[in-house]
Amino acid sequence: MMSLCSFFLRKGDAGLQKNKSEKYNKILDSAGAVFAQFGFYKATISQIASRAGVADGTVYLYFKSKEDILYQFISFKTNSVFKKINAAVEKGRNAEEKLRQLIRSHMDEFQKDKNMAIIFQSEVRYFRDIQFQIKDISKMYLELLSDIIEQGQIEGAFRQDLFVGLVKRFIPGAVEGVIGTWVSADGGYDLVSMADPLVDLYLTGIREQ
Amino acid sequence: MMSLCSFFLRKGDAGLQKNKSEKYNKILDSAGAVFAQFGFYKATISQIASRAGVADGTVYLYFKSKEDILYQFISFKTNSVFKKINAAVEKGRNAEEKLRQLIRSHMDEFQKDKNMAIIFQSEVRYFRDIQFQIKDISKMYLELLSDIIEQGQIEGAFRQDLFVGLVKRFIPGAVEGVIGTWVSADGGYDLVSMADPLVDLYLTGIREQ
Amino acid sequence: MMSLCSFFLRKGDAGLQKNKSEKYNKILDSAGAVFAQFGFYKATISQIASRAGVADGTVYLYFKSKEDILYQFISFKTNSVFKKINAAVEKGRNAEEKLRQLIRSHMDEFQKDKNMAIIFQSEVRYFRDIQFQIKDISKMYLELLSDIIEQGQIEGAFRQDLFVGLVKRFIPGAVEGVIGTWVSADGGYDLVSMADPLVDLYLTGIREQ
Amino acid sequence: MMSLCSFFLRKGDAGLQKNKSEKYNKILDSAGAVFAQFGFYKATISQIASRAGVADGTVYLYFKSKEDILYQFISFKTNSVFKKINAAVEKGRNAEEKLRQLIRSHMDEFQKDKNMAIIFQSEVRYFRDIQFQIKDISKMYLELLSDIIEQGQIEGAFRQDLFVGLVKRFIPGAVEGVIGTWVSADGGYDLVSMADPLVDLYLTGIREQ
DNA sequence: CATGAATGAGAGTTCATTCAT
DNA sequence: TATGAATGAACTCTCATTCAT
Repeated sequence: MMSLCSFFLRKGDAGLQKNKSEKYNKILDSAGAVFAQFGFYKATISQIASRAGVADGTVYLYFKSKEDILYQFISFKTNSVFKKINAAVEKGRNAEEKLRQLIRSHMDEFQKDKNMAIIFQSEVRYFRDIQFQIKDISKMYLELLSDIIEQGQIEGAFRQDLFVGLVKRFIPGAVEGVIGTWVSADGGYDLVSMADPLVDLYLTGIREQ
Repeated sequence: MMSLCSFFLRKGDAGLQKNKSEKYNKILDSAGAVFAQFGFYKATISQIASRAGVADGTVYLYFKSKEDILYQFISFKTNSVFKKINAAVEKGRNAEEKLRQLIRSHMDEFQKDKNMAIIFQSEVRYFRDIQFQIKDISKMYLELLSDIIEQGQIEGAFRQDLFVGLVKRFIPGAVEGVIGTWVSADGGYDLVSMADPLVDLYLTGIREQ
Repeated sequence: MMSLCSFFLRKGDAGLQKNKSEKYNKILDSAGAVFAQFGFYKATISQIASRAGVADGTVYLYFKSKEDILYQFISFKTNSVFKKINAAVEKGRNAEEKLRQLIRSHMDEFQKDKNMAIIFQSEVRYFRDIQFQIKDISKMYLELLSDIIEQGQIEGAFRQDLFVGLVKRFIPGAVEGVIGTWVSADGGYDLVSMADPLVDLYLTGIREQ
Repeated sequence: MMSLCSFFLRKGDAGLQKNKSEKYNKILDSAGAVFAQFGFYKATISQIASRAGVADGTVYLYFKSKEDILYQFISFKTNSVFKKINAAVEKGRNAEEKLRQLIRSHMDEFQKDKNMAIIFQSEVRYFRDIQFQIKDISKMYLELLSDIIEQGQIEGAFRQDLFVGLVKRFIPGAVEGVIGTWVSADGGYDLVSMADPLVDLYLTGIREQ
């Protein structure tokens, strides 16, 4: 959460403390690349520092520990992505459009930041602590889905008898599955173009009607 | 697998083989528990050995390295689970029944072996090497799905216009998402009871018809 | 020295205890090959045992420890070689002939047993303990040389003003140097043919007369 | 050597460089003493580090492995000794003087650095890799000898019918034998005083003329 | 006598973290 | 602030040796 604070502060007083922010961001970026390439455990502080163009010790002026780097990376990315997803969803005029915006922007953000995609696929599940830290965000995502589903039901667009608790898990699960496949294929195709077909599957299912 | 084979063949007392792989299995079980609890990297050989009731060095009589333990654990579980899933699927009389059997048995096996569930959730994505090793199994799973979908289309039960490549990813993705949630909740509810509602979602989607 | 005892006993009561001797010798031979190929430290008991066709534990029925194998190997070879050298020297009618026999048989024995040659080149210098154990043999070799030199001086064949203490070191040093070169060249030429030219060098030196 | 180079070049204070390689040299010295006393295999990094007054991990800032320490020790010493021998030889006015200088300085250097003497006696023959690494130096030594012998033949000081290939081996072999004896006697006498008598033996041989 | 599975002490090595400069 | 040399705890893995069978 501290990373978020400093993040928000940096936005607030841009100009001041610009140098500190620069190094902080450099290190965070560098860590993203190194974690994505080697995984958290095989990555070393030296790799991160040298890719960021700073000394090893400097890393500890901005981060408490190696784990803290990962935590801050994930917090930062999670918040940043969530904001964009949120903004995208708001553009939707009805539940279905909102759902499409959600999936599209989710995939869009991950496609635009493959390091983040890789780290979310592999590291986030690895660390219970992280799961705890990002629980808030995760909860917000689920609440967003809840709202969309509820709205859809009110609109009469979605079925009334949905097992909402399950739907809320099943949608992001499927998205992550599709993203995971994309990552495994080294990002060799356009991920966002999967979004609408996927939403169509959510909506109409696979059964002949 | 060769190590396993030669191990099983070592003694000429086929038929009983009661203690043929006592130690091997003890260590593998122990490793499953320790990996599940601490994750691969934080787990130590000493923990695994002592939980298995053997000396550290003994581990290396049965496994060639720490990674090898994880590989063999995953290979073993993957094969074993896949066989059961396969058998369950064959009981289905038609595509829909087969799909239900697939999801049910998938969840059933993971529910019966929570350590495995945790390890599959976290470690498998972490190791590219492992992903490579279990690619065959993964491919078989996807082929199974392909067959079911194709059969369903022939039967006229599933839509003809499905984006099969996407459906094949979206189904296991959603299952894993549901399993992941169950794991996060410490297995506090019946996972298998999620299977049919989930299949219903696959089949009919969430849209009001 | 125990190895010597058992060696002499084996000769004494051949027929009886033949089995024990067989295994003992097999292990010793195997150890010679393995030590020569890998060096004492990189060689393992398992390698030695398996090459000898016995179980690891069996090695310890015949030898006290890994070091003991090396000690016994060296004692055995040293004694055996020294006997042959001694016998060869006795055939010489005068000091010069004796010296030639000494060098020739020394080289001959090492050429016939390359494993021994390698082990003497590398291991003997490595272990102070071994140097201590074979000091007696070494001393006998030097005494043999002393006797030959003295006899040569009495015969009037060798110079009276020799620094005998130095000559005694310089002769085996040169021989070992030549053997070492031969070993390095993988025994690719006839070592014994170096003997007479080498003795000629001892005798007449390199200075124009 | 590259590690050395980059190390020396690291700081821009050429000229003084007083503590540029303080640690490096301390560790190398310490390793020399420990290897000499215990042999490479029985020596431990902890012994070397603690004798050098550094932490175990520090050793790995300067050397990439235990073997690397030995390699660098031997490379360093070999080069350093060879330079001195070379310089000494150049002082000789004729072949015989050059030969005397060669043997004298060889013994002098080894006498001044007993650890090096011990390590060269025991370790160098133990490691094929090392023998390969120092082959160049060894070759230079032999070439030096070739030149001296050839010069002596041209001068008319050495016999024309010498088996030069043999002479080249026999001289360093004898020197090493003499050094080995000196080492075994714990350096209890003046080694250099053996040089001239040894050269006399080379020159005139042991036969009555 | 023979076996070989089991042991566990002990080694080399890594690397996150610190701190004097 | 920034550095990067130094630290040392902690890890994996090896293998000589033992002992129940």
